[in-house]
Amino acid sequence: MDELEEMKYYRSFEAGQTIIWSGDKMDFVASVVEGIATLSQTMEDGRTQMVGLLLPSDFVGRPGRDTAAYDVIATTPLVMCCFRKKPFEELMLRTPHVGQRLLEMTLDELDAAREWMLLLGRKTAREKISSLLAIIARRDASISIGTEAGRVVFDLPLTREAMADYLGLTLETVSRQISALKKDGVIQLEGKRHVTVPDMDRLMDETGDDTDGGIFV
Amino acid sequence: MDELEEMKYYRSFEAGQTIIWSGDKMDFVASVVEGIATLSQTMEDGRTQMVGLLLPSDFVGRPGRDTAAYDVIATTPLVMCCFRKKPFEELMLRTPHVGQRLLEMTLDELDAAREWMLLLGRKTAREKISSLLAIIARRDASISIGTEAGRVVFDLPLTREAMADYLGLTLETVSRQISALKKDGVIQLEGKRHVTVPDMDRLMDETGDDTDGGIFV
DNA sequence: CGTTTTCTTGAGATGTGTCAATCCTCGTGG
DNA sequence: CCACGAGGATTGACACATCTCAAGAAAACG
Repeated sequence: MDELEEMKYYRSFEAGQTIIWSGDKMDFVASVVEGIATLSQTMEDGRTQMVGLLLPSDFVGRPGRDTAAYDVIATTPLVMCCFRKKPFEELMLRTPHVGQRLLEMTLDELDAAREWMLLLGRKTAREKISSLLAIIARRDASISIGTEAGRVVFDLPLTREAMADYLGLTLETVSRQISALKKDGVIQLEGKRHVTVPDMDRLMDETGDDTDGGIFV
Repeated sequence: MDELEEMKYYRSFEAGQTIIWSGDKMDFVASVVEGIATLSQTMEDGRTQMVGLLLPSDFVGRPGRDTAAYDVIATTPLVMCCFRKKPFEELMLRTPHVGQRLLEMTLDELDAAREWMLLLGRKTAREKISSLLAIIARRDASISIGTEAGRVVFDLPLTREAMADYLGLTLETVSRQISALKKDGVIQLEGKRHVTVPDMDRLMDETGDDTDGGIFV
């Protein structure tokens, strides 16, 4: 662990900046310290799909591969903690614990990706939006202020377009469904980004997910 | 590795059989020896999405979790090689090499899942079908018989319904798009399952993917 | 303030889903 | 050997959710 300390260095990026282009040579791996970034894939004609959402503590880069497979884009001001790849890989060979931790994180990501696949393949636009709001709300719930009786308040860290790329929708559909949820009282909006969920259970009902427990473990 | 040999045992299943139900207690991990199985998720109202396709050599089960997160279904007669979970986990702690291999496999699965997310979120029905055919064709190409000049022949290991669950479509749409590809000469059919691709490049054009190299590494 | 970006809303087009009828293939039992 | 039935597959007609194109409104920013 001390060795890791020695070979790390920090890099900062502005919101909106593309940090890594798919196909780029990657000579480092990194971990998000602060801010939010996205992984996305783009087709020749411009259609793009987000395939990963990187929050603080998430890992970027694949040991044993030297070109990036996805675009990495900062959606907020971002600080990353980087390690040169070569030394990191050598460290992994020597200290199994690092690899074990990485395996755990990768398995979690795989589970998240599979949940996401269900969303992309089978959910309606309204369920998709509700699911995304629920994900963000749940993550922010711990940090957030007003957490009385199912009430959750947070700021959307994504633009409508980024949400659309996350959900496999157009930004117009995202906008319409958010308006619909607002009209139906599932959420309240101040400005375009500040969201209040008066009743978290109500929002969960809209996601289409199994309600009876069992989401984790 | 010899230790692994000692604690393994084999199990066989019939086509169509559900091997594991989501939520089941899992006291083993396993690896596919022969046949094909699927991982899928089902919503309360019956909508289902396949989230994994298990081919020979693929791994099932998550070290460090004791309930299954997905249904596992045999789509062909299936043979699996199982290891009791507890001993396997202990082995993993002692021999880092096993964990490293597992990490590699998990990272590959994650990449596949992300490719799949692009398909689910952004591709048209025709592109989805073409992509699936291309995936199967490429995998069988090595084994298959007629591999002259871009010509590939194979059997579909999935029903129309399973294909629909893979692609996030209805089986009617799958059927229609297959008929369309046949009418346009992209594929030929004998019976419902036996497919001939006269020109693999032509099929690749239909997938919407980047043609110029770069799919692997 | 202008300017630009982001977001909202409308009207119409279209791809995919839904419902329903029919067909094909194959295995089974009369 | 044939009739029957069951599961899988195809095809049609229509409905509807989402996309496309377009105009404005509302914030954000210099």
